[in-house]
Amino acid sequence: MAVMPTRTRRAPRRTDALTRDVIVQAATEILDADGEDALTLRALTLRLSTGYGAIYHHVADRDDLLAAATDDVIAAVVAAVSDPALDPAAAPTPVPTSAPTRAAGPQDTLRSLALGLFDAVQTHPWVGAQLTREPWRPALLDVYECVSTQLQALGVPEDKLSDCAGALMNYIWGVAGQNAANARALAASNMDREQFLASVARRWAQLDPARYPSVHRARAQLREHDDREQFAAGVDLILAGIQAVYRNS
Amino acid sequence: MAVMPTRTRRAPRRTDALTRDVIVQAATEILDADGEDALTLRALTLRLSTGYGAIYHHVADRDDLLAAATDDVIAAVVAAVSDPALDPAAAPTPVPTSAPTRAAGPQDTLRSLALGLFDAVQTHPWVGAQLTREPWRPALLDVYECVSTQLQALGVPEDKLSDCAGALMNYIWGVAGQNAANARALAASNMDREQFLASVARRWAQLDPARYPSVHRARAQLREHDDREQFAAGVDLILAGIQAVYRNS
DNA sequence: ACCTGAACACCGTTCAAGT
DNA sequence: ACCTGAACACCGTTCAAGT
Repeated sequence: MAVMPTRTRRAPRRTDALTRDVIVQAATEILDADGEDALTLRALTLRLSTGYGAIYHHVADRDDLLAAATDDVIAAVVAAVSDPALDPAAAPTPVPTSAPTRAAGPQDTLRSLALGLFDAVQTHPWVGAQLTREPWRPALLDVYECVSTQLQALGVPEDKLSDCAGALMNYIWGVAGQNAANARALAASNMDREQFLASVARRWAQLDPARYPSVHRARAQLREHDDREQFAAGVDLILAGIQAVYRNS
Repeated sequence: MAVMPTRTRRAPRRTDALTRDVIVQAATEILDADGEDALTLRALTLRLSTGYGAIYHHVADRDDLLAAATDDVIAAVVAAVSDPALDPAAAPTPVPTSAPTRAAGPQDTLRSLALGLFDAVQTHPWVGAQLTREPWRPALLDVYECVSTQLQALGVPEDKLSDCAGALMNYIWGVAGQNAANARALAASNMDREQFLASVARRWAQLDPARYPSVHRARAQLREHDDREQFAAGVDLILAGIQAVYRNS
């Protein structure tokens, strides 16, 4: 009675063709579910029911994969701001209003772009870390273009556009990076968000109050602290600075 | 004639004791010289003429090592701002002036802290990437404390201190991260700075001018562009925003 | 062209054994 | 206590071979 030995049985293989898009999509799902360290080539072959060579046939290397996934996330946010009907986070609007409300000023557009990027990094924390590894990816050029256009509409002189756009974008990347770091730390701690915040507060409580008075004050506000609100406040602060310095009146 | 076989000869071992500080120092030198990827445990054992276990006896793991090295860099900057005599970048002043000039206002202090951090990341690019991996390291609490104190002196109300400090610090971390990314890309390109900038300009030149007008304008200014000046402009913009919103008059 | 998967080079980390 | 270094588990990547 010949029985096929189980340990040498091949893993089932996919029947449909592999594409770069399918691979990037699968990578994104792994990254979202289990973080950047979980994205191994091995994990990808298992999820896609394929071999290493198949993946390397469509993708240069792991960095290429991470960069492509990041591009997709950022590009989706910019597209949603440019044309709100494309917003994946928005409720589906089967019948587009024939007279779209187009009252959004440059400030509002900049605010929604910034908050859109914040929310995207919140759901894809690995994006925040990736931004400090690959500078000026294609998608970032779209962000720059969008920011510059709005700043110009605000009356910022042409030779100051890159300074102002840089201030706004670097602030956004900074928050994105901190969010990524927080997500990593939270995941590594094996605690839920509540416990984790409590443990941070406990650590800060042990600091010398004479040397760290401000940290102690911030600790007291930690529970009602809202990351998203604080981020929005920072955006407004920078926009206020731009208005104050380059007011066109 | 018995000859000791060369291939089995032991590597020479250090005679003085190993300390955590010595290890962190050696790691910093490797990081500065050849970037984050060059810091392998193997490279460390070779440089320190020791074994793996010796290192793991003083340091928890590779992340611990990177975090400690980052702490040292940041802490030195904060210390230099708090007491300029400690500034490692400043010229040695063997005889401290008996009447130190203490005319620096909060704005000046914040500017020197920000520029000090910028310069530190410029010479230690790996610090920029590390900041997005480990949130709220001890040294960052010192930065927060310093920033908060100065903002309070500027008249920012107490319940807005964390918003304002966050805006400033996240902007600094954002620029630090981009600098780290640029340093990585520059190192990976095997070009000098001049060639690298030219290649970036060439890539941008190929973009559709109708879709990326602002990128094309920025490209024209790329040659006379100064990262440090643009960073300082961003700091001033945020300070202007803080002044505009929380002016105490 | 597209895919397979054993093999390679190289990591971080451990631990039984030494001093 | 402090250190050694072979061994382990696990990476990303390659490439001769298949379809």
